[in-house]
Amino acid sequence: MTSRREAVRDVLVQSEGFRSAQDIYAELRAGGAKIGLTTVYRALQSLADAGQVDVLRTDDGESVYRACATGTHHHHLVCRRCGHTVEVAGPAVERWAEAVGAEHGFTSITHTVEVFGTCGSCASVASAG
Amino acid sequence: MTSRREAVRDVLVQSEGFRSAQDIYAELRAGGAKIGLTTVYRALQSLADAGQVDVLRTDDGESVYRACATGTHHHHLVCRRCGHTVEVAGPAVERWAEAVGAEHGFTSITHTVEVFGTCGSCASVASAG
DNA sequence: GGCAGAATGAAAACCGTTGTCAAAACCGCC
DNA sequence: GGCGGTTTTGACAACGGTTTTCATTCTGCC
Ligand SMILES: [Mn+2]
Ligand SMILES: [Mn+2]
Ligand SMILES: [Zn+2]
Ligand SMILES: [Zn+2]
Repeated sequence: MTSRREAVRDVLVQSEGFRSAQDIYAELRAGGAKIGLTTVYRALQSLADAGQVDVLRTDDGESVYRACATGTHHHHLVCRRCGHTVEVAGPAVERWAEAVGAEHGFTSITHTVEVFGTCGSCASVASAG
Repeated sequence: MTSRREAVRDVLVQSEGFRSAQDIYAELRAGGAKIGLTTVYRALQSLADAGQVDVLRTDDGESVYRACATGTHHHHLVCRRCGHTVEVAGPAVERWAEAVGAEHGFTSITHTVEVFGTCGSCASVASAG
């Protein structure tokens, strides 16, 4: 684990939600770190390969990364306003995916599941404003 | 509905699975149609806006489109080998998404769910070969 | 035919990401 | 401390899917 890689991971660990490579790069540079964008991308890739961060793609095609607390299979509930993210487990949805695949003769089933919404604090800010 | 837009939609209607813009463009050109890539993109965008086609993003960042039979909310079971796609409804997963959101104080819940696997015919081809 | 507005498409711009490659940092060894 | 080698780094260029631009063509209407 090199120092740059560690710096990238630290940003993610201290982040509440998903962050983009460019976002992380900007934060590191703003904090005085000497690091290149290419290195941020490489660090994220190796962290993702090692299973230490989760990746997902936003609607506009940007990859975003998060250091999740759980190493086990889980999904995300993401506030579409502030990005606040909670990790959720879902035995029900796991079973459903397997069942629906089997029902149509599919094997080696995998799935992607993400849930979006407005979190409690964003909702109260909106109603107060 | 202009003739180009109709041509684009026709390709999708006769397709089994999701297709990319460039893919559709290539097929139309191969069939002798006089159409530009820009127009294919525009047609797909307006069809998507009108809710006549579903869009999803592949892992490598390409947008792919499909003219689904159902106008109502559904998800997809996609063969990762041949692209064969079946539309699946899932009351269980709908309820789960709502519940998990509410449980954490989130409102205006939406979700994305896609299931991938190897379809029956691809599995038999693989085992025969 | 003549006209206004919409549609079209070739080419350029855009943007996140990846490849290139020379310089810098690191490491074990003497 | 000095020396070879390996690895890491980052400025820059290239890539690929998508969008924007803008001049031309088509369309419906009189
Ligand atoms: Mn799951
Ligand atoms: Mn659903
Ligand atoms: Zn929020
Ligand atoms: Zn298949």
